[in-house]
Amino acid sequence: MPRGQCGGQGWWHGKFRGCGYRMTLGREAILDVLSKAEGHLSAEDIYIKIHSRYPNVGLTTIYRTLDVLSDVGMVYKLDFGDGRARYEFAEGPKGVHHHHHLVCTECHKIIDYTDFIDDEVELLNQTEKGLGQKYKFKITNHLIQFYGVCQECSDKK
Amino acid sequence: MPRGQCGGQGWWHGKFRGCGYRMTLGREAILDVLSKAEGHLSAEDIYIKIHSRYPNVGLTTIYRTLDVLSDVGMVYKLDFGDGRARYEFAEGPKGVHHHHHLVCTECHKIIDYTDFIDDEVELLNQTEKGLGQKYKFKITNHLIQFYGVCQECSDKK
DNA sequence: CTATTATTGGAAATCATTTCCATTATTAGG
DNA sequence: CCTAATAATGGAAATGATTTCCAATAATAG
Repeated sequence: MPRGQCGGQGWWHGKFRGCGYRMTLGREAILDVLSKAEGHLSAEDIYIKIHSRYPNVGLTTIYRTLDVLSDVGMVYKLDFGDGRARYEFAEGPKGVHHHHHLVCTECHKIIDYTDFIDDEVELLNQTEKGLGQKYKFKITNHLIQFYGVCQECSDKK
Repeated sequence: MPRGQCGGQGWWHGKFRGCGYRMTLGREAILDVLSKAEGHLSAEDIYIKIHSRYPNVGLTTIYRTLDVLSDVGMVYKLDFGDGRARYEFAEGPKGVHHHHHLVCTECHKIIDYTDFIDDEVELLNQTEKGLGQKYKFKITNHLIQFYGVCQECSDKK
């Protein structure tokens, strides 16, 4: 059965299997944490959250699983500039609200915002289409982040 | 003299000094390479380019300088997902054309595009203003990247 | 139930980036 | 032009996130 690419039916367990991957306890645990977290977790964050209940899921497995999830598109891998990758659940069965990020370059606080998102997304879709055609790219994803200094960090000066 | 923040007059040498930094051979070399490169160079790329002419500029200095340049806003630090940071000259005296990036997730090829940029930038400016007010952020910068698979990588399958 | 093969965990390896620190170079001010 | 003050340097060593290795284990198809 072909792997790595995924048609995309069913959900989660099903989707996973449908992509030719096996479903294991560790993967289940990771998906569970990610889907509930609503946040931006590092591999280690996940490891810690999982470890109490699943002491025998190793960090290596977490990295591997995150890679897989990222390839399949169930998880976004993000870089906020603090030297470790963050992972965020891409979309639930009902479609999680799309959002973008506001990153404080001082304290690395992250704000998810959904304001203005509609216009942004519409423009992005157009651009995506245009770019895809012009450069013969199959565009699968986009990233928008704003950088700046949050109020607290501004005040500290 | 205060440092880290910069009023922004003069250019390059002047700007550097104006920010309270000293101008050194190494920094000059790095700026020189970056300003001419038009590309996305890693610290090591820069090291290699510089090393023949300035054999005594070390990697450490390059990292340090890039940090400074990044803080001052003369250089953008970028992450294309291949595990090393890339640096790109922010703007020349006449203002370099603004562009965004199209990243192939397979081979990590980067395409700079300027198409559609105008609409994007306009929207971004509005969003920036709105976000800045709502979240009390001093927004200094933004990042837009599209991810996908380039034609060659598509063909390989 | 069994054979096949994906997955695992843990230790060790990688590799980009930082830290340390004694040495050197730049700059302001006389 | 000199000199003191201190920013900047380079190279080695440390750091820390992520990968690689590999023998052991678990999930799946039939």
